[in-house]
Amino acid sequence: MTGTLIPPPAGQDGAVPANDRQPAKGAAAKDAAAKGAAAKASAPAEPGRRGRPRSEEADRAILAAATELLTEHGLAGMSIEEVAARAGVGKSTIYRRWPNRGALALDAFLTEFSSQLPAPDTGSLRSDLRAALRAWVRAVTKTPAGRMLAGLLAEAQRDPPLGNAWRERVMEPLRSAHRVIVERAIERGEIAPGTDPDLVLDLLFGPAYHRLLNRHRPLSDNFVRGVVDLLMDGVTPR
Amino acid sequence: MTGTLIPPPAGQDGAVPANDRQPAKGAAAKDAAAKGAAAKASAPAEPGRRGRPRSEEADRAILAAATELLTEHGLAGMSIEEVAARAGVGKSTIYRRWPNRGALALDAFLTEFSSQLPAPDTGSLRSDLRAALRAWVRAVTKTPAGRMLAGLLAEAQRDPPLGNAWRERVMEPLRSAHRVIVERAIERGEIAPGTDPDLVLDLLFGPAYHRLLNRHRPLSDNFVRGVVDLLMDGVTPR
Amino acid sequence: MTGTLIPPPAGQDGAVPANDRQPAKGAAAKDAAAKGAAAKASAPAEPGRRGRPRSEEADRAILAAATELLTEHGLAGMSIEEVAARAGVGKSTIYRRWPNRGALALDAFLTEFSSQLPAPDTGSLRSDLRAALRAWVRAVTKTPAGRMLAGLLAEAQRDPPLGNAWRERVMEPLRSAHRVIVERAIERGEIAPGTDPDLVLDLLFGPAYHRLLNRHRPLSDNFVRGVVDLLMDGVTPR
Amino acid sequence: MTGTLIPPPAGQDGAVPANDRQPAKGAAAKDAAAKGAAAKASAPAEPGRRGRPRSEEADRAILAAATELLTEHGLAGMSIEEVAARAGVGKSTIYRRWPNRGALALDAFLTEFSSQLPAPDTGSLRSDLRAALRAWVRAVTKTPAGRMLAGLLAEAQRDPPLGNAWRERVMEPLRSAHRVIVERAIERGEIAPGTDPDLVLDLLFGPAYHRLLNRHRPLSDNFVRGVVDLLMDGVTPR
DNA sequence: TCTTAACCGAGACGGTACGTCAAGTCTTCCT
DNA sequence: AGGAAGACTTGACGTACCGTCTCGGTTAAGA
Repeated sequence: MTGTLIPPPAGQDGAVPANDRQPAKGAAAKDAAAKGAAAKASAPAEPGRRGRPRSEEADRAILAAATELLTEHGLAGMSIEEVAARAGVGKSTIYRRWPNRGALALDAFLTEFSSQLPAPDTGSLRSDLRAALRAWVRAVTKTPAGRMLAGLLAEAQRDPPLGNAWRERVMEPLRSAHRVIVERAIERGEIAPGTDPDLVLDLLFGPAYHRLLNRHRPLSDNFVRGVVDLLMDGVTPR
Repeated sequence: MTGTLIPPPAGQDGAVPANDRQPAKGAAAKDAAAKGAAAKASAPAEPGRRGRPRSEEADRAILAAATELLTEHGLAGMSIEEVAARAGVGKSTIYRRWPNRGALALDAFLTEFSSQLPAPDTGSLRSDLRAALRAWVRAVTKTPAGRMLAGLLAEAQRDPPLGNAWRERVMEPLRSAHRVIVERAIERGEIAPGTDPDLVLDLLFGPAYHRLLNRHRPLSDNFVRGVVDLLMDGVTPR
Repeated sequence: MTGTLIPPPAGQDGAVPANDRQPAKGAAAKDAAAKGAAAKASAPAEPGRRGRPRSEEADRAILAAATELLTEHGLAGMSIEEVAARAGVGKSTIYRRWPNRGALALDAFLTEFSSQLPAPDTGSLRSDLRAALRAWVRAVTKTPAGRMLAGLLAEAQRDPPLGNAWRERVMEPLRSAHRVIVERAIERGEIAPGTDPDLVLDLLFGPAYHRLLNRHRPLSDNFVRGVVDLLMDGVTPR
Repeated sequence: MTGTLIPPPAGQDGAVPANDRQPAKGAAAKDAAAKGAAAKASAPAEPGRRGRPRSEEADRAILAAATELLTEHGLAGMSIEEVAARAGVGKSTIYRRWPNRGALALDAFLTEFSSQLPAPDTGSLRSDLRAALRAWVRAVTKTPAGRMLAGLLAEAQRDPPLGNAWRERVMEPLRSAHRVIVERAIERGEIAPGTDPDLVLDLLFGPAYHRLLNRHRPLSDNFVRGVVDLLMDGVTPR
């Protein structure tokens, strides 16, 4: 299956533009800011909305330009100024939709990354883990998502609201989807009932993030197999 | 134990100021830049050193100010301008020593982080791993090193020369020091001879970096124990 | 009389801000730079002007601050940084309007100096010359214009585009206005038809600039009379 | 004849290095500074001078480099740093001899300009004036002295001590030398006894400086003749 | 012959200002 | 009322020189 990774920010358009209809101002908005598309009118018609509707064309152009720049030069090279120029859009059109660089980058990333990550159900823990990790590795090595992820995780270190958004909109959904793999294994009696699924997931994905960010070793297929086997059996010979 | 983590950038002066004696100019220098004190006269006396010597006082003041700012506001808040002001030093005095923010931050981090990480030798793999991971967790949670590490790893994503320096001056020395733990266990026959030490280290530290950067779960003592036990025995009940 | 000394940089707005609407970039712009407001849309309405218009308030504040500093500390003391601070304006707001210090100083000078210099028409060459020189002397000794002029002429020596701008926007208009004095005298038959008006002007103003810059003697009323009489009658007794 | 224009700063070495033996310090020295070589021991042996004597080779190299740079890029481009580099000399070697850029430039100029200007004595005022002006024009148009003079006069506007030095060491000697031309003419009864020599000199050289600095017209031979004739006879036909 | 004082080159020092860039906000006219 | 444009303030960047200050090393004169 293909559980859409991210809880779509509300209604119709799959996670993407954080169309926050945000008259947010000043410092107060700052923290709520990077949250992105948390709330959105669920009604498709959106009744009492006056004035010129937002251009979906602009949405697309902005996200495309952002993804492009993010991939080419990393998040550092994705200046709002350049995004606006490439998208043929005014800067305020961007700021009307996203509160800051980070939020835009996050949405661009999600657009690319979402729904690439199945939560497989093969019947055995070992192959479920292998499939999950392999899918992640493929996504970050074969698509622009890898560079974007690294840059975004970096930015999240310095931008607390973005950090929150990252956890809520990327990490948590992703972990929830994966957690069921472990829970199913417990239900099946494959592993001990007391096993902490979070810990298992950390040992599964932690090494992968580690190699992605530090580049000390490649994210090869061998790596995937090695991690899963070690995690299943431990280093101690049995 | 106590192996100074970082190969001191040349001979005598303990890892710290990347006193590269760098008349580096132009594009060629750009990449070699963040390398830090890779090369240095091997002669211990450094005979023909002309001109006024660099002030060690300034070295200290700069690194102290950098560490302070790095801890307070993260790497983003560590502007060279502010470092200079706090250290009571001209900007050029900083740029004479380090080619850019990242390189300075890296040295400030190493000053703080070095020699905090012993490579323990208790006789058993399990307790060696536990000690190593616990030391790391302690360093990043109880000292400024944690925030510095996160910020630096972030910056390394966008600044390739800094990335190289990070790998060469932080990751590699650290991993080398830890690799011997696994190798000793193999020698002792505690674990299978074919075991890949790098993979073991990734499963040991990967989860820790993962939690440090994503903050999805705390870096508790329980975590340390859990990781090591899982790594030793695997999830599959035996 | 009263002919506004300087050809107003385009049409409506009296010589002052070199609102070059300059998206000038790169080396090519370098020379055209200090020209000031040479070209400007000739249409009075300037129909398709998009984006936020430049703040006239900022124009005024910048020129006022520049004039102030120029007068207080000479051109050397007029740093862009300080002008920006005094005018309560960002540096880029200045650089958007003027390409460099010199150009700004030139405009500040013109704002002060313009329309202070009538081209008198009294009916006799001697008294016309006397009036013209006296007006100049008064302007440079009684107003800030003197210090500004000296500093600007100095800067023009080292900054070729500024030199060009100086000639085009200050010297030529001024000389043209004064040349008619001599031409009228020729028409009246007061002096020989072959007389070179430029030479006459050089003998009239040259000594004045000389004293302004070298300060070897004062720019007194006696001086004015002396120069004019000598120029009219020569040293040889008749 | 060839009256050495400048009162040689003391003894043996023709105006050149301002060997001020200056342990000058602090603000008090500031004004006396640019004065250059005012005092110097007249005794050739200089008895009680201990320590290594100053290198005359350095003197020469510095002045040569300064002249070169002054000519090439104007005074703005003559940075002490570059002079030191070209002369193969330490910066302090320069600062030991001259208190600042201006003073060095002044000496470099004098080295070039001195003794180029005869104070002719042909027996007639008209031809004396013509010879004097022609010599000046030749010096500033055919040798580097012109660019140096302009740059120096410029710098003197912003650097008061340099301004003083300029007047004392360049203008006054030059004017004194020329004043005798006028005084001789008065003695000869060629012109009226009440004639102010300074005014005459201003009308002679003022136009020349004017054209040198403003470049509005060339400093041609015609110009020389025109100025002298106008000065002799006036504009009014007789 | 040995001090000792002043020089020498090199180059680091604390500063100031430069001109550039991008951030996020504000203001205009147009659709 | 949204959109494109382009102004605005702010703040840091990395560079270039300033004039001063050490360094280790000459180079004489005086003891």
